[in-house]
Amino acid sequence: MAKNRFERQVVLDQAVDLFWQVGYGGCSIQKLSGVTGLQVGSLYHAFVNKEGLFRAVISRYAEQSQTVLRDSLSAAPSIVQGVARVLFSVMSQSCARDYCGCLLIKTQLELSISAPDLSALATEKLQENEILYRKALAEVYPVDEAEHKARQVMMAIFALRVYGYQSQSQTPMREAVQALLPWVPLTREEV
Amino acid sequence: MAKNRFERQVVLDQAVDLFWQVGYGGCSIQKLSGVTGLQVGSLYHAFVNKEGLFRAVISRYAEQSQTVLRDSLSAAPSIVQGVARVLFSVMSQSCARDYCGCLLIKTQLELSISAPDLSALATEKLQENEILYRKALAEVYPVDEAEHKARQVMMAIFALRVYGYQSQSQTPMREAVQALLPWVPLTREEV
DNA sequence: AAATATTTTGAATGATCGTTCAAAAAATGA
DNA sequence: TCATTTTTTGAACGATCATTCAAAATATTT
Repeated sequence: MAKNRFERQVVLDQAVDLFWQVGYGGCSIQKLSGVTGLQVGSLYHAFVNKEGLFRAVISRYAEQSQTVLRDSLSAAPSIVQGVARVLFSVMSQSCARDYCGCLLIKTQLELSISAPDLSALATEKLQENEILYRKALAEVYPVDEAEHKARQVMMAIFALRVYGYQSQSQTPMREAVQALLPWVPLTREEV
Repeated sequence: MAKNRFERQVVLDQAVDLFWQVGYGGCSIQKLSGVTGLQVGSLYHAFVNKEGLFRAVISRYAEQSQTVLRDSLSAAPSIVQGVARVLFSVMSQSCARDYCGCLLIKTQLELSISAPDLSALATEKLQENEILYRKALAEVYPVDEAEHKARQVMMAIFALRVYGYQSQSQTPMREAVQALLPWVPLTREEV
């Protein structure tokens, strides 16, 4: 049995970028062929069809962001400082010039009617993130308070991911997050 | 000069529904022709092209939601109670079975790369909403505090519009908003 | 090295896309 | 009523869409 001559992860990362920028509907197999360097037939051989490739893309994206999230939380001096770092990271991303939001959120919104299964897949991945926050916060707070705070963090991130499209600077966002999540230490840049 | 035989607002409302459900990219002129009952050529005669029709749709949607917002705020016994009512309305919409989010937010995310002008148009309309909250809150709070609180309300609504896709019941959302915006009286259903 | 299995190629398919336009229908001004 | 102007029609255009597939290239097994 012959091995693939392309590197699956490299191709997936390239596909992630394109889907991330233009969405599921705005992304054609021909464009993906151009971006990855693979011919159309090879993409179908490796991923069955467009939906199969997109599912792999979603999983790849979610896996990577979960790794980043896990590392950020565990590397911080405390859980709440870890949460603060994640929020800072989201805020700085939102002000970058090539900002294009969160792939999972965009997928959820784009496909909720036309492809509910794919929308639900994105929702599942987002819920896994909430569970990550919940488990981390449960080390410092009672479980039900950890649950509440995890949900608040998720909602704050959702808010930033959307508000980021209209905000030029980080300052107003930081002030807002500080008011919304007063228990997160956002006072100093080096959290 | 012959008058249009169709009613512009009716056609626009039908187009709003389709764009709202499947997005700009997922919506074709042929589908719009089917939904509105107008032939393809008539749509082009009336709205120049797909982008022109979409701009009209965005304006129609924004105009209507601004009217609802203005009325809700002015009809309430107090400004903060008006804000509470709007938040309750968003939460109940998010739990409806045919929920498909906010057209302006969806447009912002979908088209930020592929059609920046249309994305920016949606952003402008959302900013007008923030100004509405700001002016209303300025009647009760100092201007800079009103500005901050208006931003917080916008972000809370953004959060609900996204979180609504994964939430089955209103209770967790209400608890979260209560924690995020403690100055909004969400304690009783009849606000 | 030969035989076998797998991957890659790239042109082709029918469907659908946004857009155009000449002809028909309808409304208006005389 | 008739001439003029505007609206509506609906077929048609080339481009692009997701998908297929037989042939070529490459890897593995014998």
